[in-house]
Amino acid sequence: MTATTTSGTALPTEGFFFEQTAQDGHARTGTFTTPRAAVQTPTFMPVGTYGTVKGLTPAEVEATGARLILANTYHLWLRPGAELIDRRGGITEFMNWPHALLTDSGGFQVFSLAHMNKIDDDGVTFRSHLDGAKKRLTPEESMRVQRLLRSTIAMVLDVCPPGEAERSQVEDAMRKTTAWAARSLAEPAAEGQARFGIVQGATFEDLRRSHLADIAALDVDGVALGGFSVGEPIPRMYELLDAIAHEMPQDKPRYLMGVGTPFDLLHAIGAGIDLFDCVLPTRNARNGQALTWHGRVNLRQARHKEDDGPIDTVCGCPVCAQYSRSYIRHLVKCDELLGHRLITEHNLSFYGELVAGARAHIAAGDYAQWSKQTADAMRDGDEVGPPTT
RNA sequence: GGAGGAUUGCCCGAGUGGCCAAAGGGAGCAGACUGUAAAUCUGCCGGCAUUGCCUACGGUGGUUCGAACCCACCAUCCUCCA
Repeated sequence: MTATTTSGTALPTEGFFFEQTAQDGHARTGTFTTPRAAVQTPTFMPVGTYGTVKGLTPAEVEATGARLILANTYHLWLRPGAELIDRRGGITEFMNWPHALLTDSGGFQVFSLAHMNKIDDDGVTFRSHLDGAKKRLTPEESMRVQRLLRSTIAMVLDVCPPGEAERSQVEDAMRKTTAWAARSLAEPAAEGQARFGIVQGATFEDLRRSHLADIAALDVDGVALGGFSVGEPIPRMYELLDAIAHEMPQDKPRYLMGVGTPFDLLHAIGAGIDLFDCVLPTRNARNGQALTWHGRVNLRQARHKEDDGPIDTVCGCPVCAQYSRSYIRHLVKCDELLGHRLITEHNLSFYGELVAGARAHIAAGDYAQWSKQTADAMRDGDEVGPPTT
């Protein structure tokens, strides 16, 4: 079944459906069916802020196993503009990404560009980071832009307080976020577009729980935890995930926004999270850091100068099959684009293998053991086999 | 043959009497990076030792309380005139 869009491009309009297929402790696997992809969960979404996962072609991103990627409403709104993208059939058509795509609402930019904005009950007034122009982002405007971008999943605009925020500040952010979620859901969606709500509450467990109840009560297609890895201690994040992730709706995807390291993914999956996104594997790749089954590897270090081995001996990715640490270090030291590309491809492949391993071991019922063993290996540098999936 | 200009730490380059172990950049080394204002940012970067000492601004000698900085000669390079 298809529907005709404003530019005449056909888009499927099947609904969204999350089906849990296995559970192991709080960890679970499932299939998140969207009009553009059936996404096996848990999964990791590579970040493609400007409608590109920096350095890679969509085919290369696809080869890492990703079926759902992220782009940013705020950035695409400023440049090249939502109408331009709409005229080209939406962001996935524009960038030639054949699978599903989630747009962040711009809520995180309210936090990360905090010194250039002013928040009131109705919305946020931004100073564009590009030219200083004054821009007004409201829940309605964010949904309008995401409608024009025609993302598979739209996020509601939220207020993300810093990790060390005081309780009253967090409560205010929650109140705005809830009100803005309701206003967002009252707006029309693009044809076949899902909408996710966002839970705030910082590190206050009671606030997290009450806000989760408020957001889960809305007519959303998925529930996200926002406001993590924004300066709070990571062990505290783990405690809160242990407390509340499994209390999130069973029948909808559970998304932990902006997280994280391989350790974070292993822990959060164990707590019951299905979806992740993070700039870490892509940004750190461009800064010379590879993430592996043996831990982090800084490829700029002199110790790799004549290391003819791959980034990771047990990694199954094309980069590890074809290129040495010595060569990749050379590329990085010379600021060659291929160096960034190869490490990015490796890191996203590793994340792909990591979540595939999690899915396999949840299905096999030994997730906790595998997760601990894997985390220990990444900490200690011991050998551990890659997932056999 | 004559006239002028130059020579600074691994490299480029500022500094023209004390506040100079000597700006800045690069290279090198290390670190950070979690819903991307990020191919970015930070630290170290002559040697040795706890305030300090030693070696250093082409070389040698001199002036001066004190010289990368002033003077003389030498070396090397560049430009112009024969």
